[in-house]
Amino acid sequence: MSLDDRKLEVLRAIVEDYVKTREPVGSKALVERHQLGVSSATVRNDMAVLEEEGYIRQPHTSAGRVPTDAGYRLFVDRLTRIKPLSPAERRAIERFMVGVVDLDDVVHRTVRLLAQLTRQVAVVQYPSLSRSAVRHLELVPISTTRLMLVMITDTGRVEQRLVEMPGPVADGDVWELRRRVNEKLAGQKLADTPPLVQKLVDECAPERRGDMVCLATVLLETLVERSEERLALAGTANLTRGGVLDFQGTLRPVLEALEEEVILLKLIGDLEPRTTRVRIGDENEIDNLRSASVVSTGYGPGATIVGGLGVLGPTRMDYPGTIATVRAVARYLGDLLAQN
Amino acid sequence: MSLDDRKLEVLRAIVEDYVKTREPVGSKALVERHQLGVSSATVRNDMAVLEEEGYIRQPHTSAGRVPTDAGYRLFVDRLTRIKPLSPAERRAIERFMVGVVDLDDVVHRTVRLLAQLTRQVAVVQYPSLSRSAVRHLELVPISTTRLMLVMITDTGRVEQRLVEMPGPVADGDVWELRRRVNEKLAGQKLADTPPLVQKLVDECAPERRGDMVCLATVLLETLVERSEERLALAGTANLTRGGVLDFQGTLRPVLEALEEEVILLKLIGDLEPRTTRVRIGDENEIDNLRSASVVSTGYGPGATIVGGLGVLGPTRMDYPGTIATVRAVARYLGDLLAQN
DNA sequence: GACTGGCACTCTGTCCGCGGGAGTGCCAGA
DNA sequence: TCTGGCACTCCCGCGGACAGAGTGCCAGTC
Repeated sequence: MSLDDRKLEVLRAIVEDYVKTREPVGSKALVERHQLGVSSATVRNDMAVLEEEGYIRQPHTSAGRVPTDAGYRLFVDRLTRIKPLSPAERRAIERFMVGVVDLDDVVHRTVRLLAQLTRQVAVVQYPSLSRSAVRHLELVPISTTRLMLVMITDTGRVEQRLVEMPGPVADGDVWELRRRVNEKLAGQKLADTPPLVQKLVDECAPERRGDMVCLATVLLETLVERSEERLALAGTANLTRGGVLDFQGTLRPVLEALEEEVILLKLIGDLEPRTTRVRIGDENEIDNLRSASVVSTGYGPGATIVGGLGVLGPTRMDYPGTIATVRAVARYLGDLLAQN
Repeated sequence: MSLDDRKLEVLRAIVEDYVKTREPVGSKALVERHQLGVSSATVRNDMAVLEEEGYIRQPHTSAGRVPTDAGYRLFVDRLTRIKPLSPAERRAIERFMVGVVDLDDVVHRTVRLLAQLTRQVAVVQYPSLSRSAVRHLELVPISTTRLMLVMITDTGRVEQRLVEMPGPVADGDVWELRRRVNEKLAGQKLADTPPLVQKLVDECAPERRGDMVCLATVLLETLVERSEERLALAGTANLTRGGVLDFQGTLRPVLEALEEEVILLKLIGDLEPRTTRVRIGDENEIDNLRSASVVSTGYGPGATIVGGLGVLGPTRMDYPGTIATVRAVARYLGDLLAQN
């Protein structure tokens, strides 16, 4: 095993210093700032090994060392001391949430809070529909052949969608459709609805079949396909901290990526329960984000996850602090949702 | 009158060249590239006058000239030749809009289209509620003392809001409330509703007064206060075109401003009908945007304005092209809304 | 065998000085 | 009123010199 404890300690020191100063760190500065108990020459030898193993690298011959993605990875996996939130941060979280009025408000406040605390770009996914339940479905006639379908969920989200019917629909028929649909679907988890929608069509009287099929199609789209799509973003201005240097020259690719909802959803989606995921540089599948790191986690009332949230910043990031903050905010948001 | 035609022509040439090349333009290059019919010495004299009047300036002694905000202003007001859209652009607009599904979709597509065509940051305000009409109001019981109020407008927007009632409300009462509210408000322009809401309360039977007051409060909030607030943004990545140079060093203030909905609404709000507003550099009231220009206009079905849209970019911007595109997109969006 | 002090070497960032070039302002003349 | 010419100014890029930081390696010590 080539990496003994001291070498790991050296790596940690390098990461910490580099994150703090943004400058390649040399052996001499290292022994001055940390109590390693050995001379700079020894540290140099250790550094040579760390470099050989791919954890650090030199920007140029005879410059200090800089952590590689692999170095950050090792740091995050094995060297992170959990950093408790400062009381000030705790208070900020508490204070940020007083007087929320509705779900939109909660999500927007959360994303701003997260951006502000981590001083990074923050993303918060709206509570996913598929894990929440239908509270009520409403059908409103817009014209003779068009209905507006409005779905209200128990997490407080409202989704609407226009339905083009095959022919004119009488008010009484609308009333009947509304009744049947609510009877079958109200109170159900969205994830459980597709077979129920199918049943609705099957059980429908033949003369109404056409209408019901139309409605069912849109229902399925609303219930399933659109269910994950909304999210909120904040803190893009934080990308400019420290010049453009942290992102190898241009913010452009990063800004482009941040505009694509699909990409953002990938970043904070697919979460396993109770874990915080850290993706460092090249570990991101999206090319535009090869010089960025993403820290994300799931949130939800109790143990279930109904959405994700996360933070994006340069690979040169304060991982322990960011991870702690992301977790704390996720927990707080979960609690808030549980109260409703 | 100190500015004769030729001096104006020189100013136009300077603006056009500077926008194209991003480099201070000198007298010699100017006579080479434009048919001014005079020598560079003459142009130099004209430039001296233009500089004295504050329309252009020199970054350093003995460098070329650069337009000032006032110079751009004059250019926009008096020197802009209207530039028709290219056929390619026309086609792009047409193609971009096929297969829209709902209002959200329309707005998002529009904002992307605008960002893409102008290659700048685009902002589109959702159709304002206050100028649209109530299609339907829905009340959904959430718990015994809580109702969800859902409002659907004829522009296809849906707004929801939670109503805390003073005491338990029976289903029949909800039904009755819904009937009365719709009777009075459906079909009305939102701007006309406040007195009608008051009437609703006045005409209400005393035993239901308490419920109605609660509902009326939330109704007014929903109808009036929240009515202007939503918008969509796209193209932030375009800020990075041409390095960070166009924004005197940092994008930071601009990105910060773009995150504030209030600021964005100010940018594209308060529009007069049938005009395109151009705010150049210092003319923007927001300090963060002193190095930016905003081109905005209103849109709506027919002659009424139901919302604004616009574009933000560096003061060094292709004004004629941008103005033409903004107008065209606004007109197209208006037509689209008129069709519904 | 592991660590240390010392030394030579390498590379960067910066400062300096030096043209070349672009552009101006001004003046005298057409 | 316009033009050609001329002297002047200032930026930009280039090359060289230099200080500083950091490394690798080696011989010596515990």
